[in-house]
Amino acid sequence: MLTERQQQLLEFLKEYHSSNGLMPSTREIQVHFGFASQTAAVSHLKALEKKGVIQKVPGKARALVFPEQLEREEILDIPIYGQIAAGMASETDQQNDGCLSIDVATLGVSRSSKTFALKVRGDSMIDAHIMSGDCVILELKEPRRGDIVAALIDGETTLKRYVIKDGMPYLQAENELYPDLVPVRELVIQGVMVALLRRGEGMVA
Amino acid sequence: MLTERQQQLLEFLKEYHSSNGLMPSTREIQVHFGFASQTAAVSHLKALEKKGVIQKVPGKARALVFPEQLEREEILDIPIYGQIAAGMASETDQQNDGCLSIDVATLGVSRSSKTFALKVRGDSMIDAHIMSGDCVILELKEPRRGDIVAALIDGETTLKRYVIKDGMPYLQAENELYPDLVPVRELVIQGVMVALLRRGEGMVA
DNA sequence: AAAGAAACTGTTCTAAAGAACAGTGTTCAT
DNA sequence: ATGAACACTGTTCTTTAGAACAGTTTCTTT
Repeated sequence: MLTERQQQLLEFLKEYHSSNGLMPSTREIQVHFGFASQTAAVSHLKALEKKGVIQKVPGKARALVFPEQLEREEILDIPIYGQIAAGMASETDQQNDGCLSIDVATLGVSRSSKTFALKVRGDSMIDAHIMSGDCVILELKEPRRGDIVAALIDGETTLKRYVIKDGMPYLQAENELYPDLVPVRELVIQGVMVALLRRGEGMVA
Repeated sequence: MLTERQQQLLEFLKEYHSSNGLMPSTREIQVHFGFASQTAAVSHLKALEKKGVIQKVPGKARALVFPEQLEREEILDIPIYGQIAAGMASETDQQNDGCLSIDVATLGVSRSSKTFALKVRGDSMIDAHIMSGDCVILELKEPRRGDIVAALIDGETTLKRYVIKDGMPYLQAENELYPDLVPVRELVIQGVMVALLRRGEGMVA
């Protein structure tokens, strides 16, 4: 659909945009390709617009947009706060272990809410189909019964199911081999699971 | 950290950017807030830059960037091609059922590769911890043994594990209740699973 | 053979947009 | 009480950057 030259132009636009966060001016395009005239850049942009791969806003400076960018929902950057045990209770490092970016519509979380992710270690939630290595995405909100939560129970953080029995909340592992955790002193819910992401080569048996 | 007015300004920048795909000029900010002077907008932007929530590129038009946008990996838009059976074999609609946007680093897929998603229906992959309602993300590539694949087997598409036994490839369900599928005529691999996304209220028991 | 698209050169004009400077009044912490 | 940050007005200057117009050349397609 695009000619080779047009492909090169588009490539440059994407590259420039992702490294600078804004679009190049026609003169910058001119310089990059070594055109003797600015008009060359202009006519290429016109061609790209005609083919629908970019959109121009007339009169405004650097006003080129990729259509897919406009349709896209807002992107959320979710920090990964290290690992969480889903087996034995253990400490959660509050360190930032990278980031994952997903659009809000996919996750179904509100933009304003505090969302974070934790990498699961252990297999105590295996019957809820949460594997070791999975990334769970949690939101800071009130848990309802049956929610899977990251909880600080007696000084340690774990991923468990939040259950209320006889008005008493406790944490339940989703693996018969693990015992229920009844809080001795404190039960602080750090986050409620809203999504799960499994990635990469963990797919292989 | 930010004053109320600065918060309002930032809000406007985000709103303008997400609906137009580019940043407003200082004069547009001026008009929006009803400032009598363009300088008011300029000084607010300076304050925002000092506090690190935006970055300016001097001399360039509309050259404001959100720092998190620069650090972000490239975002991939993955089309959802309807549902796929992970139980009985059934047809895959080639229709587009929305889209999900994730950064390439999180998924670990290359930008050039053709990636798509399918919503899982059925529980034949339950022992691989893939639930009904999960969204599997697939890449178009050669399957290796043990990969989970979406395959067109004898005219129907299913999600199964790709196994080779005695040089003969066949598809295996991850649920004892389901039989293996040995291709009678054709076995076309439509995609290899690279990630899985579980979202929303599916977390509740 | 003609028509069009593609890929440019060269020039000119004007609007868009950043930048700089000199102020004013308010609040808030030291 | 004094300086600093905040939230502006008003004016001017200059660069940046889009837009328009008239060409040239080389392909491909009808």
